[in-house]
Amino acid sequence: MKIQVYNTLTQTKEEFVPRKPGEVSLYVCGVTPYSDTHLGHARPSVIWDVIKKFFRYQGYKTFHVQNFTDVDDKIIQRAKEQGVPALEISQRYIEEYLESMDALGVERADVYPKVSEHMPEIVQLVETLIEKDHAYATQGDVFFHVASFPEYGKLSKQKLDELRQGTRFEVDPSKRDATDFALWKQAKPGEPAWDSPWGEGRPGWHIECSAMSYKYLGTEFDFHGGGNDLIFPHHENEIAQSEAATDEPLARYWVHNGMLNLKDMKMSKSLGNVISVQQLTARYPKELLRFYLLSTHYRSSLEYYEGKIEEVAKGWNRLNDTVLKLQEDLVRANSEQSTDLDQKTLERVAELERGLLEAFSDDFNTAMAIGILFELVREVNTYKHNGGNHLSVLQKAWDVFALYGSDILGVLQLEKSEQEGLVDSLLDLLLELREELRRTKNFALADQIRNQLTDLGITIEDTPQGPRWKV
RNA sequence: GGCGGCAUAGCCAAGUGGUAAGGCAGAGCUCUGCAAAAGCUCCAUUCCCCAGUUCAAAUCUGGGUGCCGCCUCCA
Repeated sequence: MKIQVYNTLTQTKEEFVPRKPGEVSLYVCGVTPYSDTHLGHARPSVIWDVIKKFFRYQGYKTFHVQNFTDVDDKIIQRAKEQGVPALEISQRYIEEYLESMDALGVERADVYPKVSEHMPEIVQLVETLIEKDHAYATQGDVFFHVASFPEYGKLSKQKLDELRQGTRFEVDPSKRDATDFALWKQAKPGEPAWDSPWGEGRPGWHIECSAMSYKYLGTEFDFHGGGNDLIFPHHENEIAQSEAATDEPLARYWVHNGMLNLKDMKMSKSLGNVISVQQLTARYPKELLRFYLLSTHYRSSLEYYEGKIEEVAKGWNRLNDTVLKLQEDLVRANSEQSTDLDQKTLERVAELERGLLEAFSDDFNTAMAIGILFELVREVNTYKHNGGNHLSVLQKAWDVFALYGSDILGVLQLEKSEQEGLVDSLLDLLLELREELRRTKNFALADQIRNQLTDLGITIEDTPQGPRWKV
């Protein structure tokens, strides 16, 4: 199956052709670790987690690099406020970020390069750019000369003249051109600094991604990803630096996710309207959070507001419930001669499976995939409602849910924790007693038990196969 | 001002030339000791507005209107 990808560079969907057959290389812009990881960071992480897993399922090997920009003004600022070393701040939030991602079931990247550990590579790249006349040093600073790279603006579709006019802040007088940007910044007293041919200083924003992606992935790697707020200037500048230095394309496909909005406003650290991932993972199962994040196509913007997760949870519960019941049904399925109903359902399930593959192959359309998962829910429930119980059908449906719903999307909660295991046993005991009451028609007491459990947040369902419960 | 994007039912949300997926909410029914769950049926002659292209448009073109993002740190 051919995979179509929307490329920001060409503004069209293109067929994905990897640099090396059977391998997918990707560089996703990570975070500047100076505060708690918020839901806006979770979106690209979860999206790329799904994309990676899908490619893996398609038989590709993946190599994923994600940077931490751990040398940065805001980190330094925070370090000053708290009176601790800047790298201590960044380390703390790197750990917080990784824990948050673990809590969301996001598989880790293969490499997490940090700016602070790649100074030689960065200095080397800046030197190359100076040698090739794409950059110039002033007193202690080094700037990239944008006009030396004729293709500047090709990603963000900006014109140099417009950018010059659009400059709204004071221009550093030592720059040749208002649009030139810093590759290396001279150290100010008391700030973290590294040695360089231009004196003590630190890298400008952008250059680290060029240096580190080159080190780990070389030129023209497959995917470069991040939020669409990074298109300009960050990714535009990365392209300029990298391509000016290597004369090779930086990346083949530029994939940008939409923003997560809060009350029609972008969720952003600087706006102070953030919802931290840890707050959410403490309240909701990771599968539900992923379901919420993946229910909208990755390029669209996504709204968050108080109560949103609860709204989404209703549908998610039905999906999850069906699959959980299916798990139980497999045990007592029959494997005798299959009937017309079995055959028809099996065909329909296979059809939905193809739909899922198509959805993922069409620019990673997780929203459509989730829609198809719900169609499968109805298909399975109707089949069972009509007396279907054949192993081949139930197994097939289970396999499709397990692969797409669980392995790739990670939206199904199929296993219970240890603590839930204990609750499990206790409830089974209680429900067994209640069944005895029901058999002896002591409905008053049976109802009382059920009502009191309901008050505790546990729902009881009396089914022909015996009672079921859920939280 | 420049650039990019979006506008689909009460809400959320797919669909980019062939006659509107899916979820939530709502109505009715079936099943059930009662509930719950599940199933069935119904719920947009219509896709922000106006023109145009076409046998055919939510989908393409032009023009409006509204909203969002970027142009300054941001996923």
